[in-house]
Amino acid sequence: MLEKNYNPKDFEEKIYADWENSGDFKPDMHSDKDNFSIVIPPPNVTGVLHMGHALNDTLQDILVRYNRMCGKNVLWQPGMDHAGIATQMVVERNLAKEGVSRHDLGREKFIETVWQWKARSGGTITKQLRRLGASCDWSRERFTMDEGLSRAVRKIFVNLYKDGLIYKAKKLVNWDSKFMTAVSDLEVIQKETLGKMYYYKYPIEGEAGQFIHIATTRPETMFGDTAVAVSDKNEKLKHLIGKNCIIPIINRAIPIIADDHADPEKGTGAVKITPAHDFNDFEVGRRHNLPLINILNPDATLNENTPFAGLSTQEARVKTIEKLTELGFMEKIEDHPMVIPYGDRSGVVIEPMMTDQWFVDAPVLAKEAIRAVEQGEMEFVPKSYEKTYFEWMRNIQPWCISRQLWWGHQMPIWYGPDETIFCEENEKEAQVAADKHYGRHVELRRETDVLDTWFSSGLWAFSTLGWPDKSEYLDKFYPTSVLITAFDIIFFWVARMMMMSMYMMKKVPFKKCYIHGLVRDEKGQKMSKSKGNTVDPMETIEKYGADALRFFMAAMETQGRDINMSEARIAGYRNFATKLWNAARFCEMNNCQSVTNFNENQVSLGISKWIIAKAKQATAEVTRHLDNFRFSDATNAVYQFAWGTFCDWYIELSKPVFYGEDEQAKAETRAVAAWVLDRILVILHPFMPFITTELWNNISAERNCKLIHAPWPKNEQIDVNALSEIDWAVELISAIRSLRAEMNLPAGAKLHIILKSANAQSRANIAALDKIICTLARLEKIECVGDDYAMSPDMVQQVFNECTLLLPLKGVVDFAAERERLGKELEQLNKNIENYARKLSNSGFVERAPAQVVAEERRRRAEAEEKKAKVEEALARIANF
RNA sequence: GGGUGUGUAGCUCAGCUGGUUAGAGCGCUACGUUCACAUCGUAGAGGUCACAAGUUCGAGUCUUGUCACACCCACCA
Repeated sequence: MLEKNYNPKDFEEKIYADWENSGDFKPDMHSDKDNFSIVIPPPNVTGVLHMGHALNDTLQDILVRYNRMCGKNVLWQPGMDHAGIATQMVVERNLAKEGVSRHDLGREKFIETVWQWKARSGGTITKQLRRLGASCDWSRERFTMDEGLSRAVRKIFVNLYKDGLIYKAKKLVNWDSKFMTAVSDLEVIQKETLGKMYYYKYPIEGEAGQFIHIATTRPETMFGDTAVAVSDKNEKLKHLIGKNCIIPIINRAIPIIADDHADPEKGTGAVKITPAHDFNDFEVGRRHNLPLINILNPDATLNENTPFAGLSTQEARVKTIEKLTELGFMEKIEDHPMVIPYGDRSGVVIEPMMTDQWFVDAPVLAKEAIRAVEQGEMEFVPKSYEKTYFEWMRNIQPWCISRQLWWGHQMPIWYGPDETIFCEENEKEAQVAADKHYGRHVELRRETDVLDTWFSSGLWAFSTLGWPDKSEYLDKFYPTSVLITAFDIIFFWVARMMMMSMYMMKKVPFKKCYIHGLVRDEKGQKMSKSKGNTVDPMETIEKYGADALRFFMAAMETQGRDINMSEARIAGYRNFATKLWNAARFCEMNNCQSVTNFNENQVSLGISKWIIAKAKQATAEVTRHLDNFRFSDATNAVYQFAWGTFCDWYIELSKPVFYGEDEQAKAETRAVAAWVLDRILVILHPFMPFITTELWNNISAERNCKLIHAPWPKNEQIDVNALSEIDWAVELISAIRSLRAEMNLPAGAKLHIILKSANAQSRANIAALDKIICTLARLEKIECVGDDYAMSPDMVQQVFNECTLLLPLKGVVDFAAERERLGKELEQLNKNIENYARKLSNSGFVERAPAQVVAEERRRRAEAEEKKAKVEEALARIANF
């Protein structure tokens, strides 16, 4: 017996535990069925489930469950990312509470602490994913710092290095002064800020009273200036080119050079060049062989190359201005809107800094990654994201992969006594290589830098499947079928997976890449902790059940567009679950028991044939939409069928049968209702796995499999005729109800209806459904009489007076208008057809027009003719009255 | 500066390759609870599909332009 109320809390966790314990999520490694695989976008080990995950993982689970039911051999590979900076930050923060810094512990001890933290608090998210219903194969859970995955990282690193695709270089990089590490371009976010523009002047060397005027937003960097640039097209200033000017305060002479980087229209037309702390200036410096002067310490305080060593840039800026003013070089300060780079994790200003770093030659790796998409080996869904991908890939810069952190994959690089580099997969091999190189045993020093987190994430599609070892999982499931992710990490992750996979595996990591949007708050604002507008998916699940949240996510997902949270809508889908629960209770109360040998093609009642055809139709729709990643359309189809067709109509239509005397009809209806309910459970299961399973398990039925493995029906024959018979009755009943309301007839009034327009077929249909129609439309009696004759409006009125309706009433009253409308339409269609015919027969047109155009015209003509036939039929029906 | 997307009912949004009377959920109005379900039912009101021009027999859908909003990339000494 089902409980009276739908209460998801009673069974969701229990059902999940059963799936997991029974191994229902595991693929069958001995099967030769088609394979379907997805790798999860690994959440950070520090992460807790947010609505973005809820969306991302719901979509994956829907596809995984759907494909599993389609009979494919399915693997959903789960795991987590070690998230270098994020994790180090969390653990350091915890240590700070005890007044300990990571330096107090030392590297080894610190890393040990991180592992302890992971064992204790990491991976909350995997428990939360279970609450969501994610059917990943947890027995294969991986972590990017696992031994196997670390080996993959080292192997690919060595390969890239030996192919010359990883190199060390002294370059200007984005420096995060909080974590004291380099970061990649992607980890820098530009923020609009209102800053100041400072105008001051440098005296010209040897020409008293002559100055060159400078404008800058960062006066404190003047101590690192090694030139001032003006354009040689600048008539006013070009005479200064070749002279020297003096940096005030430190009185260092620097040349005035000609460079087009100085735009005569901007600022004063003269630009101070600080090659060590500005990307543009760096380029200028390279063109002119300027020296580089580093003025910053790793923590972004000024160093001894300046008079303000130890001060922060802000403090130094104030001091510099004071000093310049005091010396009389300051001219003016203006407000100036500008864009300042910040670290996405640290939130501090990113400083361009000259350091030794390691780079991946991304432009080379990008070539294959681009080609694979160009040639359709990997497809974006929706396709428009291809453009974003190409745009970025074609302009890709070398990827800075070294991080001066402790938590992460330490680079497999060893230095000999003379700094010769040995890149091998492990220390032993490096030692062998070094000893051979030097011809003696030498002491090696390992590179302390670790790799960018995204380096290991880039291998995720194959490293989780066992690479570099031989692995049957790799053979079976690589390339994976589809990657599902949000657009904001196309560059971070998708692009890097493509590059790494094409390089190492020579195959795409996934055949398709479905991009979804962001989950925003109810007002469309981006959710963020700082704004305090986040919604916790766990609370939502607690309140409405996981199924409601999942259904919401799927229903809102329309190919890449952002989703606004809507609690009302989630509540609505909870109500949908309740509705289904109650429908199942109705079936249970009427002893509708599904049997395994039920043959849906051998039913006799009109309503049976009708609902079966409708169910198959809905199934086909859901199938088509899921095959096309149209999640919203798929949910809509199953929702409309379950509620709008099954509950609203079929159950109502079945009641007169159940409460009647015809035992044979009752028996059939019981079987059919049970069959349809089962069908709903099947096609709803990918979206609402919990309630469907609970019902599947609890309604009395013969079962030969668990719902999670129930076969998904495909390519069924749909009896189209069965549809129209009952659709007609549905329309009739709706029309009568509508009229009752319009006429303000008392609810209790029993009506007597005479149908005058009925042809033989309608009459037969009505006779068959007589009792049902009367019950549903609250009629005393429904009668079909006579042949066609027109009903005049006063006759209609008379009918009302006698509380008897003539139907279709609207049709009778509006016949004239309707006939006119249809007449016009027919006229138009005739005109169209004539038009097409003329176009086609016109030899000039046929000669000139491309074959496609001709075909198109033919198609239009055929369509118009089809339409015309329908209109003529409608006209003929009207004429029957 | 370059690019992408959005603008449809009071609100949040569907509407795929042009084709009956533009849909859904929530909200609103009226009526209705013994007989699966008030987490409900029945009926209803509510839309110049941002604006303008164009293509077409036919445009919410295609083209061009205008306006508004959102996001991404690059840069601004």
